[in-house]
Amino acid sequence: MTVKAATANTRDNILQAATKVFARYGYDGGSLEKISKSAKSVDRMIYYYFGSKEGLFIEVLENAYRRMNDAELKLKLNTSQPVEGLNEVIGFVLSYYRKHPEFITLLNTENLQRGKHIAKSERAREYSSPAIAIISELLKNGVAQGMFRKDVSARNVYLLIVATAYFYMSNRYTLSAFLGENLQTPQAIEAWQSFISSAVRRNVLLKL
Amino acid sequence: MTVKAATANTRDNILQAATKVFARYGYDGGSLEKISKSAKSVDRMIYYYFGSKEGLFIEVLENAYRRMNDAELKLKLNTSQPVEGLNEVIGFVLSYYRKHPEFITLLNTENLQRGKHIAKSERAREYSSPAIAIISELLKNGVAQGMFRKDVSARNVYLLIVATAYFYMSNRYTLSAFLGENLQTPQAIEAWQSFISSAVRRNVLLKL
Amino acid sequence: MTVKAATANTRDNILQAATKVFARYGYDGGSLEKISKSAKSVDRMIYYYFGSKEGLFIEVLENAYRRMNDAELKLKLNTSQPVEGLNEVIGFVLSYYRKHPEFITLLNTENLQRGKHIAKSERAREYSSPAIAIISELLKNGVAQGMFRKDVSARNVYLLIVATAYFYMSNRYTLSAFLGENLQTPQAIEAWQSFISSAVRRNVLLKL
Amino acid sequence: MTVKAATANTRDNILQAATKVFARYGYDGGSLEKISKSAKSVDRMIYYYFGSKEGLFIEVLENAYRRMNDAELKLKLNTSQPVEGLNEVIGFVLSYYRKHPEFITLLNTENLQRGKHIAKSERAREYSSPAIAIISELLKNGVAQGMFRKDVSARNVYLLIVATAYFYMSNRYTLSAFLGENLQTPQAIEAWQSFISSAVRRNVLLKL
DNA sequence: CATGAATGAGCTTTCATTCAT
DNA sequence: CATGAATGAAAGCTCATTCAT
Repeated sequence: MTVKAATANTRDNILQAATKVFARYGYDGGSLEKISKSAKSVDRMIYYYFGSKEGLFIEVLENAYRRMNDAELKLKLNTSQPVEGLNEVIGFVLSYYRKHPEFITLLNTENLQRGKHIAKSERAREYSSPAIAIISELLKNGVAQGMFRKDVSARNVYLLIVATAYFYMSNRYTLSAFLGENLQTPQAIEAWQSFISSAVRRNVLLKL
Repeated sequence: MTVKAATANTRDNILQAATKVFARYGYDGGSLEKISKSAKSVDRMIYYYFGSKEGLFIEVLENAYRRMNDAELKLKLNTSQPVEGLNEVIGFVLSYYRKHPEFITLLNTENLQRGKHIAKSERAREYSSPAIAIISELLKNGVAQGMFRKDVSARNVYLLIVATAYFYMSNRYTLSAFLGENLQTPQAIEAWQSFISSAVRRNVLLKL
Repeated sequence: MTVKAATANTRDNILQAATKVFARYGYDGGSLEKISKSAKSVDRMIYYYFGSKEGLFIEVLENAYRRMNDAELKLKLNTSQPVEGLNEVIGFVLSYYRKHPEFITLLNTENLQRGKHIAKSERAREYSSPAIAIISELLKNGVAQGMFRKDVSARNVYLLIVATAYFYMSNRYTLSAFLGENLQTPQAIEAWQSFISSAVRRNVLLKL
Repeated sequence: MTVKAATANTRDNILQAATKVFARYGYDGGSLEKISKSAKSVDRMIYYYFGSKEGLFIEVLENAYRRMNDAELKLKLNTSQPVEGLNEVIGFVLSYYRKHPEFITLLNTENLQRGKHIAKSERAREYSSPAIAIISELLKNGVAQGMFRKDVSARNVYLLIVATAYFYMSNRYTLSAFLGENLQTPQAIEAWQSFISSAVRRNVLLKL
């Protein structure tokens, strides 16, 4: 029992450390040494539990997706109020990205790798987005209430929200340099959220 | 003369090769050997011309920004037709990202490095975006023509366009896996462009 | 068991080779390749066992100090005959430097580095010199026998012996060129030892 | 004229910079880049003026010897007072080493190279030590005044002085660590000088 | 008289991984 | 079930030097 607990700990420690290190340094920049040191273990244990650097990264990715999925699943909202509902979804996404910056950088490095690891993961592809379903429901109700346009795709609205939220967080370093502004102040983020809300709402409303 | 030409060639070859390699493999994954081989030169020359891997990367970044800037400068459009103008800007951005995928991956790896290289570049921060000025002009004319809302920020419209275009290209690998669709078909891209156009237009119009 | 023996061997081989190479070429001139080749191993093993070139050098230094210390500890002499005792100490020091020229060159290169490595070694600073204690005993007895002056410092006598012996060996190349003599012949060395003996004896004697 | 002055400047700048760099980092540790940067010139100029790194180092060494020689030549003292004269010589040597630490470290690195460079210099070997001649005169007068022993070698007295002074300065870093004292305080240096004086005087006096 | 351009060889160090029990 | 020992290959970088005008 104690042994098993210890085992689980080492494995979990490595997984957590790897998430941090890969999120901070990317796949190539995240060396096994950085990970094992951060996990207070040794390189060898990574091979013992995960087989390879790639295996470890895949599990890190899967976990990140799973946590995002779980968070979306917990998102309970009153779908009878479509406009407010959309705002809540937007708030949720932006908030999630702020609280889980590792999700963004992990996806960044994975896209830099051309999705090579996620292609090897069966689990990661199983996560259907609960958020799209929620948006779908909101759009349906909005249409029923005569507020929303009929021909709006939930998938597109979802992508619009995610794109604007993700881009803002993901590219904050180059954007800050480019725009000469600090995008990370609470006010700046709030202003961006307000703008997204407006854009999304105007995109779905039948009449302004 | 011949020597100088040869010199310029070696330097340029390295710069071009580095752009490709860094865009393909990221900063950490882009080894000097890959670059020098691709440039048909040797590692040593990188240090001769650029001082360090970092120095080379900074110049690669600066070039990418400069080319984007130059392309925006060449964007001449009739600002008296605001709606069409916005569509042209959207088309330009999406098209530029499609034709210059290296721009996206370079920014991706730089954001993974937390903007540490661009912070060292004086030149890169000098590029003010001509596109924002163009959008500003379009919005002004749209307001004058009684078509657009008054309180719309050109910077936000620019970010909305860039975010949706960038995200779609940047995250196409993980998105494809996640959505179970191929986002790279001409039809898919065209559909996305059409959606962005609609979203942007609806965001600025006074009445739908 | 065999493995552990082999392990110890590789480590020891590197340590011995490093001692020779650093003593011969100094810290900067002593490349890891020279060391690993001499140890019939590879560069990588130096990092495995010693972490860095610096770590290896520190251990080489510590060993040199330890061996000197051990040799002094084995120096058993009849302290009831102070004059003869001092001569024996002088003979020991000169003889040790002749038999262990690496000790001198290692200290030379370390002083060239401004003692930066020894400053990082806790062990090296722990060696108190047994020779000073011996000289102290000899001086005490000499005073008791009415032969030596009272106010002579053992530390100074030790430094006088070490300085003259060390300098003669350490600077023999430039001195030979400068004086136009060969200082390394047995006769020359014996003459120098005889001179040191006289100088030390006259320094401590109450009356000549 | 201006060109020639500029030329002389570059050469001199390199020579001065090289003296500092070689004295600080030794022959192997003193890279041409460090030297040329310190001289605000470029590596190529070293080859232009000195032919090679070795040629530069030889000239640095020769200069160091020449300056020491010149300083000794300027040492004018009243040889009719032998004891005071010896003290002045001791004071001069210690003081010179304190003011010209580069002389010590240059000799250190050259001895580490086994005198390989000085062997190639014809000039360096031409410097006969004026100090030995002075000591010889002092000893002669001391004998004539019935104060000094007859059979004392000026060369040995010179070496005794130089050895104790040189060793103290040269090995101050390792000695400080070993003895657990700071040897570089003015008081410590003065105490050592006083000890050397006593040792030298007692070595030459007929009766104490 | 002076120098910009170029370079081959070597440097220390880090990489992900396998061996062996 | 877990781990200490060992490693080949490659990384980024610096070295003293020569080419060419």
